[in-house]
Amino acid sequence: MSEIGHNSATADQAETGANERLRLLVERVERLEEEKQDIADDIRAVYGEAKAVGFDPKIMRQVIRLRKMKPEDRVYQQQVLATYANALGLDLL
Amino acid sequence: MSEIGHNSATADQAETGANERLRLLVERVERLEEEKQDIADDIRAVYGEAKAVGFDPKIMRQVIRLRKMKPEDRVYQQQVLATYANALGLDLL
Amino acid sequence: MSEIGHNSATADQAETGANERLRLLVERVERLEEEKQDIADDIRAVYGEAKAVGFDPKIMRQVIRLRKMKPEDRVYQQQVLATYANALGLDLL
Amino acid sequence: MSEIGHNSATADQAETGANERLRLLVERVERLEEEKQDIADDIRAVYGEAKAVGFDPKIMRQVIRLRKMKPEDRVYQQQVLATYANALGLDLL
DNA sequence: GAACTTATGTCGGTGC
DNA sequence: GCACCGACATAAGTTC
Repeated sequence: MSEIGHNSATADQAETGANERLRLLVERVERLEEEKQDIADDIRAVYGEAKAVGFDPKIMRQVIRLRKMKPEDRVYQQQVLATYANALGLDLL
Repeated sequence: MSEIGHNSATADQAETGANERLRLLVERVERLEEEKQDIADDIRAVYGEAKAVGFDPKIMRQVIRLRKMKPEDRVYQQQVLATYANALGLDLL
Repeated sequence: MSEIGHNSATADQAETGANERLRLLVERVERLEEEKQDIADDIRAVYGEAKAVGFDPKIMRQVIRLRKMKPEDRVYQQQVLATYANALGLDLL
Repeated sequence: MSEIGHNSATADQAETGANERLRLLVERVERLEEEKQDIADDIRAVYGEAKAVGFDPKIMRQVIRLRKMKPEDRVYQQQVLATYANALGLDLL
């Protein structure tokens, strides 16, 4: 028996199969997370550039978030927000 | 010796003192977190009420975030945001 | 007419009612969030104390999370974690 | 004058240059974020697969986090955690 | 110490 | 009806 006596040969095989499957899944995730991290680094670098030429990264993120929204949703949100702000005497713009 | 022979009596006492101190700190944190959770529940309940009478909780959160900002910061942000949006042909309002 | 001519009196009243309701809800949330923040500050202070007498706040948080779990869940998690770690040749303890 | 009379030609040009630069930066970020999102989707899919064959995604994440740590850090953390748990009468394993 | 990212919990929607 | 799924919100950790 390959592993010292605690299980049957078939149980060992099943366990090994499961272990192997888990290992493969974990390694796939890890590989993908590495790629993801590389891209995150690239993004950070672009914001670095932007900041270096005088743009405000934080506001850039806001604009990008707005651009990502569906126009209809954006309009709706802006309108309701304006309404609420108005109701509370908060001056936007 | 109170605990079976592995340490001197004084070492045991020091350890017990440290354990006790840790326990007290942990319990204080836990008590505070309970209170914090209760309040979080209350907040959630208020949003529930708001929703029930037709207000949009998500937008309410936005307004509250804006109200929390210092007016100067809010104005600055809104202005820069408007500038960037304009530069990108994104129509706000 | 109380507000310069853009709506009927009854519409103005309805609007005012809604505004008022919104304002009350928002203020309730804000008050609760203040309390919540105060407690968060207290918690931070306790961790500060703990750190000052040599405890590691990060690990304290881990212990507190474990203590919050139902014993059965904790045991289950630890067991499965041990199994997975083992399957991957990661030595715990 | 290209834009109706509010600025000098040179000012317009400078503005246009800045707008263009901003647009390019924003588009680079957006492209990268798309890629990042695609990868995030892939990761989610892998966890989906894992779950489908009986693995617990949450625990998988824990293992992956542990694998990412430097061995020395992992050992230190585990030891301190064990110490604190013990001090509080919390039984691990 | 501030901001971004990740992880976790919760909730509303949808499929079986 | 229950359970999965995506969205949202919060909390924690990490980084600059």
